[in-house]
Amino acid sequence: MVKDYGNYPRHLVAVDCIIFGFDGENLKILLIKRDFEPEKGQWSLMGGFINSDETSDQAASRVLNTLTGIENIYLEQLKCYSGTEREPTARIISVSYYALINIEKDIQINERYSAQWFDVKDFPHLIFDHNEMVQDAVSRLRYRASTQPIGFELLPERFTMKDLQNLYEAISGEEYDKRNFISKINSLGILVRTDDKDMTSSKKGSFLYRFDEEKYHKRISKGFMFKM
Amino acid sequence: MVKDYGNYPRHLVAVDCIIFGFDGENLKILLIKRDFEPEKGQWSLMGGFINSDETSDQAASRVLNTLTGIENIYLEQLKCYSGTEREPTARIISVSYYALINIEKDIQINERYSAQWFDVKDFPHLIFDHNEMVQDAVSRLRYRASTQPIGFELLPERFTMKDLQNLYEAISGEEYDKRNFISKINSLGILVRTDDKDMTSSKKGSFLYRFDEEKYHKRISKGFMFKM
DNA sequence: TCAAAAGTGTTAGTGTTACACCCATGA
DNA sequence: TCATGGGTGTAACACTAACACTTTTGA
Repeated sequence: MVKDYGNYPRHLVAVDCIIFGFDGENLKILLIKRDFEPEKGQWSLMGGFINSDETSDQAASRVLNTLTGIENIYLEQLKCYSGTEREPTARIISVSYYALINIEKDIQINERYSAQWFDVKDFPHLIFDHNEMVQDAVSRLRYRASTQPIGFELLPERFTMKDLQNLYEAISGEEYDKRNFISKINSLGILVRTDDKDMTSSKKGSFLYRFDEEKYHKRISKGFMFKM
Repeated sequence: MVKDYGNYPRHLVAVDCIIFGFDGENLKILLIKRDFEPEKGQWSLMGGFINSDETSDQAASRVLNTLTGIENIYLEQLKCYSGTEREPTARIISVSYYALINIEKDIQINERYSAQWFDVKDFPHLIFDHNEMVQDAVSRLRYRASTQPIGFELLPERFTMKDLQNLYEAISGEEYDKRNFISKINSLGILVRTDDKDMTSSKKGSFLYRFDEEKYHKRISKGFMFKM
């Protein structure tokens, strides 16, 4: 006997994306203004339905590409939200993803969506359960950033120690001592200092660093564990 | 304009459950033997489809209750698996959950499913992507058990320090020093020693302990962080 | 009296936190 | 020359890891 799936209910399944960016000082999320009912004109996460021929990862990539034009965005699946009345007009199951993008990369934000960056500490009320999704995403980002070097996804290729510290402070919501932070980072042995300085922030200038992915993988393969 | 959802594809959405138990020595998972095609006769996780009027959490609870007769099982959602060809006969999206059950509670395992406990370190090949689900569940359990006192869900109400150590060793896959383990546990201040001893394991007998949930919550509210 | 598991402290080493001054530079 | 941010080291403390002997008791 082969099971007949014809009698089981079928569901609309969407993806919703929490898009994080970093402006050098604060952690940001990219929100869009909904241009259709229900909740037209309200702020919302960018989302879309999963097609028959794509995985949820692919749907999330596609949705992000539609909004930003970027390929190969860092993406992590978060959670499936399945409340039967989470949207008022239809039962929609949604899988959330968070994305990390480098705000300085010249992204072509599709104007169709009236997207805007907001501070994660101060953004408007969102439709449906999107506020909960953002909270969950921030929690996961905090955990992930403390166990894997994903913070660099949010920074330009070269950055100062101050940038990096600001980023980790923005993600964790805690403040660190400058000397302790730098020695912690240096002990990880995954950055290289370039010969150039960023002259915009001070008269003395501050050295620019790069994340050395090769070094990182070498250390990992030797049993090293990234921990911030 | 109200969005018309009629043109979007609808999907079969299932839940699959990784059911963990502990026999005092090893971490176990409960598997069932599939009694329908495809893959009839193969070992599999227990699963079921999400109905229109239930959330994925509710579906997972229902599925677990069908198999074990237990209500109020500890459940955590893991991940959505959405490969377009993860099942050969239909495109099915599946949300995985892991459950922790106390193996000693007299559970009435529904005979219809030919369920059997297997050691997590030695179990048969499973259908579809269920092996991957189990691996992901073990990783999550490891993380969760190191940050929240969920291990007690797997133990009877009263247990010895040796039981607890065996459990943490089975979950983490590492061995601990007895003295260090006990002093770590004691420093958490979340166990109480009862006046009774378990006499089955030795002539001297070993004291039975209980997890004191109230103490735990009191400590948490004072900023205490569980960490193993 | 012996075998088998329970119970118990100390020390060295490692990692974490707290803390303050000099340097280089452009204005 | 001064105001601004960059860069640097040390000491106390907390936590972790390593380690061995005595106790109890039924057989």
